[in-house]
Amino acid sequence: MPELPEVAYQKKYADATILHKKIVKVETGDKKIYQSAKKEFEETLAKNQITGSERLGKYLFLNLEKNGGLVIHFGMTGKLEYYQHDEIPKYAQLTLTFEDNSRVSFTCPRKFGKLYLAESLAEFQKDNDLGIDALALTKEQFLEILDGKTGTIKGLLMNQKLIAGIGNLYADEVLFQSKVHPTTKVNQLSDQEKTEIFKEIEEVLEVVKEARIEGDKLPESYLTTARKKGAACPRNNGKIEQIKVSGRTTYFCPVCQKEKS
DNA sequence: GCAGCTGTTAGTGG
DNA sequence: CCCACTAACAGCTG
Repeated sequence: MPELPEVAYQKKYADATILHKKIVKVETGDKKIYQSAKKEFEETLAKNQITGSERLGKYLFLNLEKNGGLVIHFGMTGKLEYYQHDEIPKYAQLTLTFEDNSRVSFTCPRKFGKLYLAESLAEFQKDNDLGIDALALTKEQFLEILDGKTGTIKGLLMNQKLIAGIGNLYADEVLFQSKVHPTTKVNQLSDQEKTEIFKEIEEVLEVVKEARIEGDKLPESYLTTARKKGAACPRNNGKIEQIKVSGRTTYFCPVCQKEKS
């Protein structure tokens, strides 16, 4: 469930299901998910209630009536499941039972997710050295982040300490839409390319976020729909190639996204 | 059976 | 310090 658009969907799901309900029971799972003692989570959550939510990058902050909030990172496979029955879902790592007998579970099969307690999202951001949310980023901030960097543009886009919210899939999408090759060094980008990438960060994330929330498919002009080696480029220009960049499998169209010499 | 995967982190090395 | 790469985590899918 992981990049910004999917977390935005989880936020909407949480807002629609679990706000303003008194927590009467807390059940915790594997210790490795919990970034402080499970006992602290139990004590903080019991008899408390979630009063609102905020998102930063790939993190969801559930604001509690008392004692700060619960922060969720979804890893690769985490999600929230709200239900009215007694059967706790497989892979539940945290289950809250509310006064009306409904429940929410944070499920996470691969256990790459993480749960934290924090005073506020701003404090969490600071403590964890997280960058600016990709959808809150201004062009000035973006240009400042690019300034002086020597690595690949794809590596930069995925660096959560610089910009929070973009992962492997949508980094590729932003670069495909911007017609920039993923291994292009940041200091080789023209001003025009920088402007284009900035615009596409917002465009791609908004489009995908809306699609996720509405349950719609992504536009056919998106690389994400053709993310496979040898697939036809969505602009019909070439065949999609697969390489490794910053340690991650990367798809791009060699015709649309020319490598700089 | 095996590789690969929307994420992060520790370790290595340039 | 910056950056790239690898392995590891754990379960499912093709």
